[in-house]
Amino acid sequence: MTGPRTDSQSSSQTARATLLLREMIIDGHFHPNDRIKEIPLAAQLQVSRIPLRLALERLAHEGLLEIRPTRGFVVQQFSTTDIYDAIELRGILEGAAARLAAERLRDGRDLDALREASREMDALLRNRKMPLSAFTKYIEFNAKFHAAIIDLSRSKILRRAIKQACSLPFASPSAFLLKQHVFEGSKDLFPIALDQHRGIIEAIANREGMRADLLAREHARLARRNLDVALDNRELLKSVRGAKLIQL
Amino acid sequence: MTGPRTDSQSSSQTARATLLLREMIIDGHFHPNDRIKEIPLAAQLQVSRIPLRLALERLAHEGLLEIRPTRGFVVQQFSTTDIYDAIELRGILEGAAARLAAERLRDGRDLDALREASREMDALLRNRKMPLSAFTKYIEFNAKFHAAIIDLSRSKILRRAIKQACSLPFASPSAFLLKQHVFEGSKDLFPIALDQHRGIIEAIANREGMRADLLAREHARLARRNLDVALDNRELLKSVRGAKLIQL
DNA sequence: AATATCCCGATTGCATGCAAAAATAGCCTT
DNA sequence: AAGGCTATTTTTGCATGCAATCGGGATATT
Repeated sequence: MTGPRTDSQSSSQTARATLLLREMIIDGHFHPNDRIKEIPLAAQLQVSRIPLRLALERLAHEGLLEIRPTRGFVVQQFSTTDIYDAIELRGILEGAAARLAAERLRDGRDLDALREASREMDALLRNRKMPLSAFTKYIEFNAKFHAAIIDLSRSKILRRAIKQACSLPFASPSAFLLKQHVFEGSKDLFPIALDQHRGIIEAIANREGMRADLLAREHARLARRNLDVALDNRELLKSVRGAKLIQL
Repeated sequence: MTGPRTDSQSSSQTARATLLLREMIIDGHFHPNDRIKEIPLAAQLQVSRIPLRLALERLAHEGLLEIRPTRGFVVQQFSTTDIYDAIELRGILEGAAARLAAERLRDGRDLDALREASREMDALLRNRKMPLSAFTKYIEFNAKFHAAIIDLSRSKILRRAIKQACSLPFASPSAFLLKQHVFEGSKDLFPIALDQHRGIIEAIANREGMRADLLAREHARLARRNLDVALDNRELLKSVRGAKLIQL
């Protein structure tokens, strides 16, 4: 490891380290409250300490690590209440975005992206038996739907806040979606989600800001219901991204 | 500048650089959209590039800078809409905190800190003519009031989000307070603020979550009114912290 | 046994120097 | 004059090594 860029990766060492380390933390390679030691970790990740330090700093800002000056970084632990709060927070912020979208809507074509994402999800769900590939697509369109609301809000500030809020693994809109596919208990939530999507679009189209807000909040609460299902079933919970960080 | 720690500062170089640079940016030592050059800035701040880089990274996460991989950091510009949005966002988050405070209240003594801060502010304002020293105290107690609501919410997640939202200089609860002192147009807002404080405490005490939420949001909107006053008066605006970052 | 003190290995914080990438300026072509 | 090309300079990204600090264990003290 002397001399720069021996590897074949295209991006920077910092970006590589951030990506790898984020996955390691979320996958539970460290115990919560573990202190992270830079030198061995740098060796393991094949980067030097400088880009590793930058990666640690970024993950701390995402909320996965805590900074303890002069004594390194510590892996964060999350209680179930924290997770509820994180999902609720996302709901509040997406609600605010939906409300702004309604208030700042220009013309009907602004809604195209939203409508398309919604339509695609409807189509995918019309097949009673959804293969995994369709599922992956569903997740993509769901992400597009949520991104479209943020775009429509035209708020740089809100976009930043939502990005930050979703950086916790179990707070993002798709955090529990894969599990729905596996688990019977939450299958019924799909049609409800789709109807909420419909309602949100309608509310924005009609400039009903308050309704859009409340619907988006309620929509986020579906994730809380999925969380409840997962918490009742330890086997299922193991497959949730970031579960190892949860203190039961 | 050879050899480490020639200076007499007690904290780390990174902390020093962060503090100095934050002030420089907010005070307008850079133009918005300026690219920041590390080497001359490091020389100016008397730190080497490594701690400067970490400081830049932190300020980027605060929202004052934008990261452009392989081409450094750029000073952010804020429109007046951005500032409205930032204040609105704080209102939404503090509203959520107030609601949670109401929902999670244990016993009456939880409200002690809130009541004391409120009482102190009342007392300070009872003197018609407030000297600057009293004003500084007012700002302190106001900060305590807002911190107390966050404490009562018992939400680590919300605390993080609010901290992030308030890191923009014109979004924090005390952003426009000093200006009120100077400017006639917003003097009348003080009694209103105090009454809102009273209302928020009462709502939390009675576990009226929704009311606490709405009052806290409305309370934040006082800052928007102060912003309006400042925007109508360019001389006054110049003395607002971070004004140089505002694109008019 | 509990607490305080000291010491040494471990660990973070930082300065430096070098290589790769980007910006810039000058030149050429059209 | 505008646009592309190349050479040069500037700037970022990173590896390394060293100093200061921290943590933990052993020893001393009560």
